[in-house]
Amino acid sequence: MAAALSVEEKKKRKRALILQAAVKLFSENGFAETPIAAIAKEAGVSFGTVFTYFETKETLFHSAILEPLEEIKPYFYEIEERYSGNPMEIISEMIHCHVELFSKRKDFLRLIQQVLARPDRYPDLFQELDDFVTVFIDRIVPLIIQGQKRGLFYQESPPLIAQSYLSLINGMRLTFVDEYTNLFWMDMRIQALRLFGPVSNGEGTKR
Amino acid sequence: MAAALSVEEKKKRKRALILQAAVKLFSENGFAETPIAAIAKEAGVSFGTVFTYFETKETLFHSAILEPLEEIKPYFYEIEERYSGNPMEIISEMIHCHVELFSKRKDFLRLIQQVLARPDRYPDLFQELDDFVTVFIDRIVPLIIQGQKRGLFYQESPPLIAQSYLSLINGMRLTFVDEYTNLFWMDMRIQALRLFGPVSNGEGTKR
Amino acid sequence: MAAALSVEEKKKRKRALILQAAVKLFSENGFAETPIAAIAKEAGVSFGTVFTYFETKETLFHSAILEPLEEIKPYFYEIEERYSGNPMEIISEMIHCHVELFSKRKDFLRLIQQVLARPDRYPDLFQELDDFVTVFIDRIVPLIIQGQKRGLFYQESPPLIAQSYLSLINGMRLTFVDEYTNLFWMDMRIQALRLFGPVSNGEGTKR
Amino acid sequence: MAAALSVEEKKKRKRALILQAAVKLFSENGFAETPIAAIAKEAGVSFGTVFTYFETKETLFHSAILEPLEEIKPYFYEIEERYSGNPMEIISEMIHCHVELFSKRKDFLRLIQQVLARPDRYPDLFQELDDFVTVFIDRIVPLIIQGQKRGLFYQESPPLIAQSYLSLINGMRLTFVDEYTNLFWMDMRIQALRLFGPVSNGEGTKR
DNA sequence: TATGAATGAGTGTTCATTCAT
DNA sequence: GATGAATGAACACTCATTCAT
Repeated sequence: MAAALSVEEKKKRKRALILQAAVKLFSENGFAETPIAAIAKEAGVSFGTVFTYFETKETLFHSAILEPLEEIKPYFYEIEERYSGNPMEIISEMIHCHVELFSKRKDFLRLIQQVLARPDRYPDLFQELDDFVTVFIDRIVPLIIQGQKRGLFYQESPPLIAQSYLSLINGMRLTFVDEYTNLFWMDMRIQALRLFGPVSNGEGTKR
Repeated sequence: MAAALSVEEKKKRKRALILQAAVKLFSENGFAETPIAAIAKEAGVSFGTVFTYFETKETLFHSAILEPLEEIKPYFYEIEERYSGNPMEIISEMIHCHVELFSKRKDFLRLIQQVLARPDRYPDLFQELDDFVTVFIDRIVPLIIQGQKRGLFYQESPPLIAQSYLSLINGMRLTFVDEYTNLFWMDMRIQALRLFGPVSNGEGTKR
Repeated sequence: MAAALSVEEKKKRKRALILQAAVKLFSENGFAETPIAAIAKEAGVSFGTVFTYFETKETLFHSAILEPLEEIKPYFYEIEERYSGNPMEIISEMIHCHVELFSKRKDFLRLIQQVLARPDRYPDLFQELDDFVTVFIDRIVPLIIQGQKRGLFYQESPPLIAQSYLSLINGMRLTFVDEYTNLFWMDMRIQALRLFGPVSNGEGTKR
Repeated sequence: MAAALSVEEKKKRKRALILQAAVKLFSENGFAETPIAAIAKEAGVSFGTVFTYFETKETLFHSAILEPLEEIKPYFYEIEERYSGNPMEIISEMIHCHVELFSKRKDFLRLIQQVLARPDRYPDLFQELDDFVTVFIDRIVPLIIQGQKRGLFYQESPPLIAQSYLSLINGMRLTFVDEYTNLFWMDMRIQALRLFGPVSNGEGTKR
């Protein structure tokens, strides 16, 4: 009874295949060292087809960054909607979620790092990521202030706390490439939590 | 009294010029998007001369990574020799020194990140950096244990603490590209310190 | 009363639209630098439709040359049928007609020139144009001879006179691209006439 | 005793070889349909070498037009310096010289025609050619006026006469591609002369 | 018949490496 | 040792043609 895929759906699927291949290969080999031909091969489409869906290699790179970025935004933007409990618990849940996200999206993280490492090369993309950081900070600062008022968090500048957190999770993917045992990531979460406030024993791991 | 430079010294100087240009341009443009011709121009030497000093582009990249790495190794390896006080004070001084180092060697840091982001592309270099991390951890773990015994540091796995620290300083350069006011970096140091143990008010900033 | 167009007529109309677009774009951009897609767009039909009416790009180019050529043939072939008076008057009328034709069919002329400029590239089309020239000469030579007998034309080889005339009108379109005021073309006609025989004052402009 | 060619001379020679090949192939095949590889082959140099001497294909095309144009300029600009006699004789000599030039530079002429046929595609080159025409007219107009005063030339607008002449010689190369017997060109010269003024029998052929 | 997605051959350009001077 | 011309492999992008719908 499975209805035949509509033409429109087939096209979407093909586009997604190419984008997926692009994310994989760009992240592994970098923008400049990834030939379009390799992406086509990985996606199982012909060379020319890539250009049917993406005007230029640059466009494809942009899409490979921005579309997954959209997907992860909710996990950074909708903090109080998504996570529950007192501020410390909310942050703890958030970290849990982010670490899981990042441990699973190795390839996408690497793409991000390529852009961050060369702002002049990718000004538009860099701007997008910068905006992403700005919005995240805007959203999390009230929560940090709330936690500070309750004596749960350090009396540090809230944006600084937020940025140190971003630095840590960003740097994690760089430093530990393949050795992510569950245990490792779980413990890392405690360290992340410590950038916000004092952690009583075992607190970071309760979920 | 300034004697004319010996031939040997002239050669060293030329080599250094090229290497310096390579660090600058590789870090700005990446390996693949930096033509040897651009490096020659930046260094003020002729195109062919680059190949007199470095067999291939790859070799030049290796040297651009490894030679500065040697220079910064002491600041990571000779912890107890360099820094003084109780474990917390030692770590605090070390962080101070590292942050200063990293805030000054923007270009070199970016090179490192390029290698870390693509272990399969640069296996030898990645290995070197991995060894660097391993040695740093080996050197700092006893100090952390000591601090834990004295109740200054968290009872967390010492290598984990070390790695979280590395992640943070690595990620810092990625996240905040140009906005490093002194204040910012100073405050960041407190956050770094919080990965090791509880920080009494103002502790991270006393030097 | 206007009956709906028959299917047959619709097809003809579509074919004509494509051909018209082809003449325009081929003449502006040359054969090689005109994509079929551009022709489709200009004609307001879909890309694939072009291939429904013309087997290949080459075929379309042939048609874009040959079909308008058929249209102008009468003005070159049916000299004595079309124009009246003594030989000088006939030639004068003919020139008038040709110049008007050429000043209006800028695009078609350019197509012709593309073929003439590259006989080896377009052997078939070149042959057609060469035949056209041959027939024109065959048709006009008797008239020239007649004019020579009457002392109206120079005692030059009649084919040479004919060819010099063709050269002049062909070259005109090349040399003066946009500046064809009526006056200019009118005066040019006198110069054309002078290739045939002496022109009394104002003779070329009397119609 | 033939001294070895200096490096500088060798380079000039190689550049000339490439340019010559470019003129030949561009004129035969058009800009778009001439691959650089073909030019390299024709010139007997490697593919990459072409780019050592000419930055882009477009540049090479420009040079292929403009450098020969410089060579022929004197024959159009230095009219009274180069040719002697009364105005009619000067023009006659000039025509002789131009026809000879054009009959020998078939390839270059075709290049010119490519540019004239597509002013929008080659605006810079077209401008150059337009300037060339303008200067030629400026130079020849006084001579025409002089001839008119002496009753040798028609009382036609001098620039018009000049332009009709240019049209004729331009069109000649288009119309008669390969059939230039000496006789043909010689007779054509008389026809050209007739655009200026009445020609007494055999006048055009006396040199 | 009309459409436009799929294909892959073709080509301008870049650039690391070699090597003659 | 220093130079920069010569080389050709590699790659992004275009586009005529095919063909499934």
